[in-house]
Amino acid sequence: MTGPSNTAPARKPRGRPPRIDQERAVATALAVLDAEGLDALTMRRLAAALDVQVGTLYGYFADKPALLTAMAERMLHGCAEPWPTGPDWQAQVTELARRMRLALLRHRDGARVYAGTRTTGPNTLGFADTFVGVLTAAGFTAEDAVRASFTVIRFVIGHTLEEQAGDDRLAADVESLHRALATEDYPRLTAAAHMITSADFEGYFEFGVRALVAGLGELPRNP
Amino acid sequence: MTGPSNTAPARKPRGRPPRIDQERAVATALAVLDAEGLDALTMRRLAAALDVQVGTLYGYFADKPALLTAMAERMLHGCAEPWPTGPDWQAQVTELARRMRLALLRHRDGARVYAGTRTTGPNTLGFADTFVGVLTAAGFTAEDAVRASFTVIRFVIGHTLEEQAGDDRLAADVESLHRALATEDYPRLTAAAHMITSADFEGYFEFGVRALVAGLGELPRNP
DNA sequence: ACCTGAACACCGTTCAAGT
DNA sequence: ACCTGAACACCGTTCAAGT
Repeated sequence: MTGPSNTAPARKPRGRPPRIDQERAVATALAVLDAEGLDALTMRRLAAALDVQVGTLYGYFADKPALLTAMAERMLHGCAEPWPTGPDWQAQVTELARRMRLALLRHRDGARVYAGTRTTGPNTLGFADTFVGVLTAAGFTAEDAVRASFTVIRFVIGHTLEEQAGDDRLAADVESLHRALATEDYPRLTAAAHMITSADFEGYFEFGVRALVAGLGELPRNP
Repeated sequence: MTGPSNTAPARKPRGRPPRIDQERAVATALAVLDAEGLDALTMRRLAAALDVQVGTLYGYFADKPALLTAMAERMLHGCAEPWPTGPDWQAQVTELARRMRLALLRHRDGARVYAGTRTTGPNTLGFADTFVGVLTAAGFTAEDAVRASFTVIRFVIGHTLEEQAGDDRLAADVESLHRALATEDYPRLTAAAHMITSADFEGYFEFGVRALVAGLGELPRNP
């Protein structure tokens, strides 16, 4: 294909071509995040990874929150589609919840980045749109569909935040937790100490989603 | 009462008496948080509020995370007690969830502070202990009681994080959200745009807790 | 048009020295 | 024992100047 393409012709570039672009910057930022964690992801560290001066970044992002928002938005890529394949809405909601958790888990501190921003990008809105679509297709009112999706999404964020929190923090507080449970101050917790210690996050997550889905099943629905 | 008190005698102080203490420092930090938000709460800002040099703070807190952890722990004061008064476990669980949300809402960025720390202090552990106690008293197994409390607590954190997120961020993204919903890209979301816009957080919260409690009701219980 | 280089006004943390 | 004062190694952000 060497003839004139049917896509819009690229504007004739004036001046020197950019060494970086938003997309590459976000991808590199996510790589730094994975390698070194959110606390180490500074504008200067990202600039170094892009082999560019710090100030250059401000031609692509208004400020650091804008960078983080772009990262959060990118994380949800692939969550809105395809339409969940489950046989009923319960399975479909579960599938969407799992999708979001896995998307956040894919990056170190992913939930912390996502929770700290307020993105209105296509991945986030598309995901919410699919979620609401699944529920309205199941006969929920538009209001309940929105409420239900928000409930599940907020649980996913709360859960994954906790799940990833251990990645950064020392095991020091695990020890202090053990010491606390060894006292007689929290008898009901101590009876289940083996659970709190183990931290089977996948199990906790599935339990939570199952409870949520079961609870939503009690709501009135149209045929 | 001027005689010798029955409390342990204060150790004879050597050197000059401390100008500050942990408790006053945490209280002042929470005041700064409320007045100026988490991003403005720097060690230097807190030192200024305490009328002390920055370095002094490191005699009371190992580092900034330790400060934030102490603040998070303090926020949950009064959540573990009294035992919830509701007539059944559903009402009691709801009461505990509301208690935690209100405790986090009491301080600006409260959920963000709490979610960013990993406290094993008596308020946090005591709250979990009460939560698990309510559920085991209702006949849930110890395992389910722990799983259920964690599920509810993580929903509360996820929800309140979102609820408080608007406090700091500009209304700029509300506008961009409106623009996005005005397109035809998110038909199911757009159908419920009036809900997403309004943001009746209390309603969302009650809906989520109700769904969660209803779902937990499906689990097997002992007499 | 895009990037550099340098500056500004901050951070968290450490530590000798004072009292 | 407790605090000061000063330093160290960083931050995010801005902006004139270069090419």
